[in-house]
Amino acid sequence: MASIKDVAAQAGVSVATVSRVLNDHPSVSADARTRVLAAVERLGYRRNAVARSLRTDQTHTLGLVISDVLNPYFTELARSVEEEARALGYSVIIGNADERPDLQDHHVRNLLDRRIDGLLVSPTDGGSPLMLDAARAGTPMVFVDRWIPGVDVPVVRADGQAAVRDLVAHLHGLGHRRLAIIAGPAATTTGSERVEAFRAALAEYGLPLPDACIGQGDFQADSGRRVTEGFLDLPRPPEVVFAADNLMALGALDAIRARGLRVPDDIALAAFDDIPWFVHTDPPVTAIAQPTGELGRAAVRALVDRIEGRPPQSVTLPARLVVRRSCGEDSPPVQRSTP
Amino acid sequence: MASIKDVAAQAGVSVATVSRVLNDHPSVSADARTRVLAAVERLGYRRNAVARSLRTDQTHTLGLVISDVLNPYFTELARSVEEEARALGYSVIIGNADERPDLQDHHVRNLLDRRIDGLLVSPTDGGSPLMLDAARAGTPMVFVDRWIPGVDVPVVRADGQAAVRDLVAHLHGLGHRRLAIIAGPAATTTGSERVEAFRAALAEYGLPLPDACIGQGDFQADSGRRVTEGFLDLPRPPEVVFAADNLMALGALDAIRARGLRVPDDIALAAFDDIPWFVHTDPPVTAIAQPTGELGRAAVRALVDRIEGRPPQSVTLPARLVVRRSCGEDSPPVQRSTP
DNA sequence: CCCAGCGTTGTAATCGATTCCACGAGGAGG
DNA sequence: CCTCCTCGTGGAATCGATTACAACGCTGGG
Repeated sequence: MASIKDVAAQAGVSVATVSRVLNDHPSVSADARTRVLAAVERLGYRRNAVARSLRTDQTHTLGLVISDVLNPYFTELARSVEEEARALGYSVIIGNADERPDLQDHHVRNLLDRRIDGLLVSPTDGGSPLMLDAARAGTPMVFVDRWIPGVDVPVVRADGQAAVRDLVAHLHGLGHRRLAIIAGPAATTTGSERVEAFRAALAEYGLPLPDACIGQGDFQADSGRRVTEGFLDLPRPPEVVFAADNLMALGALDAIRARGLRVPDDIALAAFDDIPWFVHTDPPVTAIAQPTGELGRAAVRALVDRIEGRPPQSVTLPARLVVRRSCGEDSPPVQRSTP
Repeated sequence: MASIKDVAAQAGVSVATVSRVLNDHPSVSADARTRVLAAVERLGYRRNAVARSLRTDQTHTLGLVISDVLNPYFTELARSVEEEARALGYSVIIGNADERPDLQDHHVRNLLDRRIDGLLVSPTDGGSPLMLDAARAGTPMVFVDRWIPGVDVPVVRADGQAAVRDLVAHLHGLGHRRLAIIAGPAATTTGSERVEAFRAALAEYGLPLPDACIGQGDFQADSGRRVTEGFLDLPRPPEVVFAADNLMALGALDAIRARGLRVPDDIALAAFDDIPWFVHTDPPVTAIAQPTGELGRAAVRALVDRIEGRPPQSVTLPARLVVRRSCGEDSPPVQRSTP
């Protein structure tokens, strides 16, 4: 592949001049510029980003480490991140941690070795020494969706409290009293926050959240299935299962169907994270929707601000409840006088 | 960040020796090795992949340009690609073309500039000059899922012919005679192949495929919706709609539901590409499943073979039909004597 | 005792860019 | 006409690694 030297030779100028043309530095004569451009064209020259990065110490690349690409929520996040980054002149390298701390570490290490300009992370756990060191050492970093308390890094996330309260109000209005939750890993903020928001909302209605009604999941479909089976085996199974993410809701749906039970007649279901497929499941699933695209874009903007020397800002956007049919018919409350 | 020079100074040796330790070259004394390793540890030194790539002319990175990350099929493909690549010591940079040739070109250009070792592409169109030039210039390349005829590049893909024949047999057995297809872009191989396979299978049963029953989609949900509306507006709407990918099936489902029609009673639906959600849609969708994971892994192996100087092999794996309820009840044919 | 050969090490060239510095030409001003 | 400045340009250092080559000390065989 042609290098800058070849171009210089072709154009009859020095490499310095070629470089200046390429970076449109003002002090180049029109004549030289034309000759260089012609040579570039003729040779099909393309700038070697590797060499350029070595010299300038910037890669114009962002790293994005997400917990699970197969989760449509994160896929959409990744997509919006790439879109905004591209608009700002950056590329994105995605690392999929698959909810495994060791894989997350592998990707962080790899991205750091590649000298990415900044890191966007949705941490799978409390943070490995590697990641904390990087943050402390000044690697531009922004947490998105999930974060690690006590680390001085901007956070871009959705606040689900109000939406969870709306959900509980909806469920209470439908007459449900025994509610259960499939929680995410306690090591993640989204894992614990959603349980807390749920507990708080229940308390407002004087409803308890006994330990038996808190199932420990790991944000993967299988765990949703397993936990739901546990709920159904209870002497008095809950009337509602609230899954802390969409994959666990999928697992719950599997488990419920496997028992031959029906949603919402036998048991109601709701999920955190709305996705297009929820419109077409049987029945359509009531969910809490995050402003995913806006989250991704805001995260990139914060990170790029940090990289380019502007003060980055944490952002919190509200999530909102989307009512469908999986928790009971949406008929006016008056109608359902007799349960 | 500490460089190899800092390590050399710390350890009291030359940079050459440090480099030799790092690449475990045999001729280094045990003593020197220990001192270097200690210095590496103490300084928290990490090899600069950028500098290393410049010198060695390899990045140990694969580029993957896919047509649409939001399509669960491609998400899964991307995941398996990354997994296999990691196992083989490579990282992957994903470029999402969003079914747009210009974006596809942007990513190919970007990846080439980064001097990736090889390119995995699922082309959105017939191939831009840029991509064809790269292939001709000897950039290691492998097509996955979709391919471009006439280019000398290995292809890893699924063959859906048999599965489509099985599908048509299934539909015919259920009594359906007027079948329609939502096709993908004719510029893509998967777009045209699936229509041809469908047409050929119909011919075996003496069924026609009139132009009115071929809707032109673009593999996106919206087009599925639009085309389906067109079908439903026909004087005699088809009895079955076969969507050439899962997103268009989602769109079709939307359109059907919007008309207040029911699947499969009013109209049957089938899709190419199976995804976990199809189990839980209303009704569960009959689909043709590709061995996605195996496809991704085989593609990476072929590409790495090519990169490392071994002869790469094209691979074709069979797809298979997964019958669910969206085309009609699976009851024994005898039962449905009266339509 | 000398020298060939081995193992270990350092010096320096190199990869492909960017950029500081110096230099020459040419125009403006005194 | 001389000086000073600006503009355009090239030479060369530099980024952080890898690696060819040369040199060193030591051992053992002749």
